[in-house]
Order: sequence, then structure tokens, then C-alpha cells
Amino acid sequence: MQQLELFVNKPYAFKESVCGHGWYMLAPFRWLEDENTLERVERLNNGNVVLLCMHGEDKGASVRILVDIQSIEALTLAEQDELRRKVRMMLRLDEDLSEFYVLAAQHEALWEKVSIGRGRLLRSPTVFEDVVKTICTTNTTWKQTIGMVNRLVYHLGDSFPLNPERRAFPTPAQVAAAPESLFEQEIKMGYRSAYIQQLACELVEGHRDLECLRQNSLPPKDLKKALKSIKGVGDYAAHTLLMLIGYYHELAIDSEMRAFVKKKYFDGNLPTDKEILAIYEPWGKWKYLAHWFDPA
DNA sequence: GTCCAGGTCGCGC
DNA sequence: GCGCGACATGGA
Repeated sequence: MQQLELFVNKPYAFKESVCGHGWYMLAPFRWLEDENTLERVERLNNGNVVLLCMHGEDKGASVRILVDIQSIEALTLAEQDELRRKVRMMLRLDEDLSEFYVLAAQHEALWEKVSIGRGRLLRSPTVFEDVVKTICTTNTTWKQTIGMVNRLVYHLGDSFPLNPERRAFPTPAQVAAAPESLFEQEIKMGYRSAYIQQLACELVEGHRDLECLRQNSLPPKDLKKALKSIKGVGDYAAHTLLMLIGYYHELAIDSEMRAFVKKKYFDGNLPTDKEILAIYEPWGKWKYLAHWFDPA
């Protein structure tokens, strides 16, 4: 078994960061509570499939993240580099949140949550995977989201050779090639499957590039436009995806946020979207995180 | 049976 | 730009 070692400066807490939102519950992620370990089956660019087991260790001013890699053959240096990049991407170890921490420190109750090391919300190694998962959160319950993603991975993803039950997230090509009947009879995403297959087809045929959206090449406004041009992605999903890309200036207003703001700020009366925005407006570029860590 | 869940699309105005 | 019904699925 091989191992990678990554470092990140505090404030950072591994468990609180990984479990900071629901993504850790979605396949091929899996959280092992007893071991404080995040597992993930990952398909490398060359098609090899490995199992990653990640956990954090306190190292004083920083946290060391150990990544155990199970694979059928020893990994090349190039493969190790690819995994190192992907893990840093998933855990957002290179994101600069210092501005947010400065603002957060002025709010006692929120700072209590954030200062221990929250903020770096988990994401997938690819934008494609995050888009698919985000579409699977719309107009449904979280429980069903988990089921949809589980079935998608189970039916379409490549197996991990040392434990074939465990599978990687499917590539756009694998999603595009799957027959509609499989979606209808097994994966059961309802009307969402058409959106997801259309997206996969566009990617395979080269009519769209998603991964470039994380390369910091577009201004946020064009980023949002690009996201909303995906069928099935409206304002809520686009704002969620902006967060997953690393922009926090937009709020993903959904039934949950409405319920939260209604209770905390509007004495049980349902606020309009404008009123919700006004609550978090002072946070500027950091509205999403401000709400996410807003104490009840 | 009806309503709705971490919404969005396509239509008509 | 806004209002409206339709949309697959499963649970209350």
C-alpha cells in the first residue's frame, strides 16, 4: 500500500471540514465514523481504479492529511501526482479563506463554529460529478439524492478490482453510453436523467467543457451564465455550483434556507428572496459561507 | 388520493 | 421580466 502526505495550515479540522455539508454521504465518498476516515474509489485518467482512505492528524500549526492508496499495482509517480492534485482539490487545501476568517471573527457565535477549522467544504475532483450531484439535490429529498447517486455509481462506475462492489464515479462517456432503460428501471432519477445524459453527451461530443470552470479563467458572472446554460441547472443549482467551484458571493436559496431564515430572522414569517439576500448582504464575497455557518 | 421535498423548464403574457 | 402547470420519484 502506498501513501501520500499532504499539509494544510490551521484553522483546519479534518472531520469538521469533510462533514461540513452532505457531500461526504454521496458515493463514491464514504465516511467511516469510527476511524475518522474518508474513503473514495477513484478512477485515474488512465483507467486504473484505486481506493483512497484519507484521515487527518494534528501537527501543531498545521494538519497532516494521510492518504492511504489501495491499488492492484504500485502507482507510478504520474499517478501519485494525479491523486495528490485530486485530493487537494476535493479537500480544497489550496483555497485562500483568510478574508472570510477575518470577517467571521467579528461574529462570536459563528466564529465559534468556524475558528476550530471549518470552511473548506468537500467537493468532487471533477466539476462534472458536482454538477450531476447538484442536479440530484433539486426538487427531491436528501434521502432520495443519496439513493440516486448510489445507483448511478453502482450501475455505471468502474469497479475497484480488490473489491468489485465498490465503484468509481462514472465518466461522462459511461453516462452517455448507458441506455435510457437502465436509467428508467434501475437508476431512477426521474426527469433528471434526461438532463444528466444530455450533459454527458455534450461533454463527450466536445460541445461543452466543464472542467475549465475551475481553472479561474472566467469572471464569476460568466461562470454563472455557463452553469445556467446546463439543462437542469437554475439559480439554486448554479449558486451551489459556484460554491463548489470556490465563489461564495451568491446564496443558493432553497426550501431549507427559507425555513432557516424564516425562523431565525423573521419570527416565523416566510421571507422573500430579496429579504433573505439582505440578511447576508454585509458578507459580500462570502455570503454563502456566512449563511452555511450561521448558528441557529 | 393529495401534497411536497435542499427546483427548473417552457410557455404565455 | 413574472406567473403558472408539468415534471419522476417516494414518503407522509
